[in-house]
Amino acid sequence: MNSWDEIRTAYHVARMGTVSGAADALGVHHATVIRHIDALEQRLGAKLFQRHARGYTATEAGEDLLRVAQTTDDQFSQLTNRIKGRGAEVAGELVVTSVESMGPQLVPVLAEFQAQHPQLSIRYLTGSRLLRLEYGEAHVAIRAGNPPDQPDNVVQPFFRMKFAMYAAKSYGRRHGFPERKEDLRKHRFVAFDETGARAPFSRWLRDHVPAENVVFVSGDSRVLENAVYAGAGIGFLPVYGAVQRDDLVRVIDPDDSWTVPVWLVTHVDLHRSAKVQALLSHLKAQIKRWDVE
Amino acid sequence: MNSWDEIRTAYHVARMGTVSGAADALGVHHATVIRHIDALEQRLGAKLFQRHARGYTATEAGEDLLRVAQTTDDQFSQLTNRIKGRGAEVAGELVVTSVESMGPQLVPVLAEFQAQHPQLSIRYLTGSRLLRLEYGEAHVAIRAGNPPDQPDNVVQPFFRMKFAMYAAKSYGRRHGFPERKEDLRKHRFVAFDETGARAPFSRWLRDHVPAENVVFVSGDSRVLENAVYAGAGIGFLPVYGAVQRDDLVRVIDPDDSWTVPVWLVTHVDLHRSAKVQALLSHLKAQIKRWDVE
DNA sequence: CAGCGAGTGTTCGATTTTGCACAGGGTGCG
DNA sequence: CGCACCCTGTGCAAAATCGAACACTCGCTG
Repeated sequence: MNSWDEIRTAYHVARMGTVSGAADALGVHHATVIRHIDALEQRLGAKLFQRHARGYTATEAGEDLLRVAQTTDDQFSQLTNRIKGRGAEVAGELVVTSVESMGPQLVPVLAEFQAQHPQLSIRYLTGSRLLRLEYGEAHVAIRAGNPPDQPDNVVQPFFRMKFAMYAAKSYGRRHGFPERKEDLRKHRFVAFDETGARAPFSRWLRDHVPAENVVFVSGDSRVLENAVYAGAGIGFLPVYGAVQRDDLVRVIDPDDSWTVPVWLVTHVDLHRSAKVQALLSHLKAQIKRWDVE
Repeated sequence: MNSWDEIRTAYHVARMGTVSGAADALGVHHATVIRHIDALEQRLGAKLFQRHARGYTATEAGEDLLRVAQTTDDQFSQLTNRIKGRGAEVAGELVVTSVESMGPQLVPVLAEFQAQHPQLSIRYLTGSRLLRLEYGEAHVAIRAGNPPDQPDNVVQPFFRMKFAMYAAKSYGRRHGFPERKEDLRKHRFVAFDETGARAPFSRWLRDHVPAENVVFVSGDSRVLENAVYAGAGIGFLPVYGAVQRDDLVRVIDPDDSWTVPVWLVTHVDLHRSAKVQALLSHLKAQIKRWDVE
C-alpha cells in the first residue's frame, strides 16, 4: 500500500463528513481533497464515500478506514510527542564507551550520574574494538592520546591523565628501588606491547632503559597494572589510581611529558541533546578528583 | 502531525538501513528519500538517523518511529485487503428499507437470505421517513407506487402487488356482505388518509362510495389492516397477506387497476457489489410466493 | 595501492501536484 | 417562491516536488 497521505485525507473526510471541512482541517484546497479521494478509491477499486449535495458520507469501507486511520493518527501524534520531548529530558538510554583501563575511575562517576537521573539507563561499554560514534554505537566516547579527528565528531579536552613510575613494595624488598637515574639500567620493567610506542612514556622507556630489562609486556593495561602490583617490575601507572594503593612506592614523580590527554567525544547529531550535555557537565565536574599529584 | 508519507519513507529507511534501499523499496529516487528524511527531522527537531558512508542507522527516535510505523504498515495492508475483498464476498452489513406495510412479507425472505449468508448482518429499517439511498442510509430500498426517478439510483421492477377488497367475517355477521356493486353504497369502509389519493384503489373508492361511508381512516397501513380484521369496515388489502387469514371474506376480486407496482431501488455505487446483487436475485426468486390470486 | 562498487548528497530541468476561480446544484429560511 | 449559503466539481496557471546526472566518500579486493 503506497501513499499514506491519501489515507490521511480520506480519514479527515470521513471524520468531517464534507470535503470542504476536511480541506480546512488539512490546510489544503478542497480540490486536492477530491483528487486524493478519487485516486484512493480508484486504486482500491471500491467506493469509500457516497457523494451527495450535503457532503460525503462514508460507506462500510470508508468507516473501516476511519477506524484504522483514527488509531494511526493517535499513534503518530504520540510518537511525535515522544520524539520532540526526548531531547528535553534526561531519560532513556545513554551509551558511554572508553578504553577499558579507565573503568575503575569512570564507573563510580557514572553510577552517581545514574542515581541523579533515575529515568536513565546507562550502558558503559569497554572493549578492544573501538565503538564508532558515527554508526550510533555510542553516545559519548572517552578517548585517550592524540586528539581524535573525525569530521562529524565534536571533541573537547576532558582532563590530562598524569602518569608516574611505580613499583610494588614486594619488588623493592627483592630488588631495591632505583634512587638515581643511572640505577634504572639495573632494574626490570613492565611495559605496553606497543612497538609503535604511541604512549609518550613508552618512548621514554625505550630511550632510558635497555630493551632486555623490560621483562613483562602486555597489550592490556589492566594486566600491566596487576603485574606492577605483583612485583613483576617497575611500570607507569596513572597517578589517580596509584595513590590509593599503599603497597606501591613511587619511583619517579610525574613528568609533564608523560601526561596523556583525555578527550570527550560525541557525535555532532547527539551533542546538543540534554542527555549528553548533562553527562558531559557531570563528567567535567569530576575532573578535580583525578587531578592529584 | 502532517505528511504521513514522510513517516512512511523514514520507516523504510529504518528498515533497510540505507537510503538507496529504501528508495528501491518505495519506487522513488533516492534524492526524494533524503529530502523526506531531512524535512521530517527538521519538523520534529530531532535526528532520526545517524548518517555515515555505509548508510543510515536509526537513532533512538528512529527506532521508535520504526516500531510505530511497522504496526501502521501492517494495519494499512490489512485494511486494503479487507476493502478490496469486501466487494467479492457477501458479508458485513446490508441495510434494507421499505414502507412498513411490507414487513410481514419481507421479514421471512430476509431471514432466509441471512441464513444462507451467515457472515451477513441485515438491518431492515422501516419508518415513516424515507431513507435516502444517496446519503448511504440504505443499500437496497423497496418502494411502491410510481417508479422512483432519482438520477443516481438504479430502479428495476420487483413485482406487482395485487389488492382486493376484504371484510372480516365478524363484519358480515353484523352488516352482511355486499353482493352487487350497488350494495357498496350501504356499507362502511376503512381507507387511507390520502386526500391526494395516491394509491389507485383509493381513487376508485372515492368514485364508487360516498365519502360519509368511509368510517375509519388512517395513514398507517397496518392500522387499516387491523381495522378490517376487527370488523370496522370493508377495505383494500394485499391478496398475499389476506389469503392467509381465514377470518376474512373477499368482497371483490382483485382488479388490475388496483395493482400497485413495487420497485427495487439501489444506489448506482452499490448496485454492482456482490452483496447487493445476491440480495436482489434472492428477492426476485421469491416473487412467485406473492403471485397468488 | 589502485581500482571498483556501494552509498550519500547536491544541482537543475521536467513533471506532477496544488491552488485558484468559477460553474452547477441542493437545502433551508424568510 | 425566491434568495442566500454551502457544498461539490472542473479547467488552467503556478508552485512544489521529483528524477537524472554528477561529485564525493568509504571500504573492500586483487
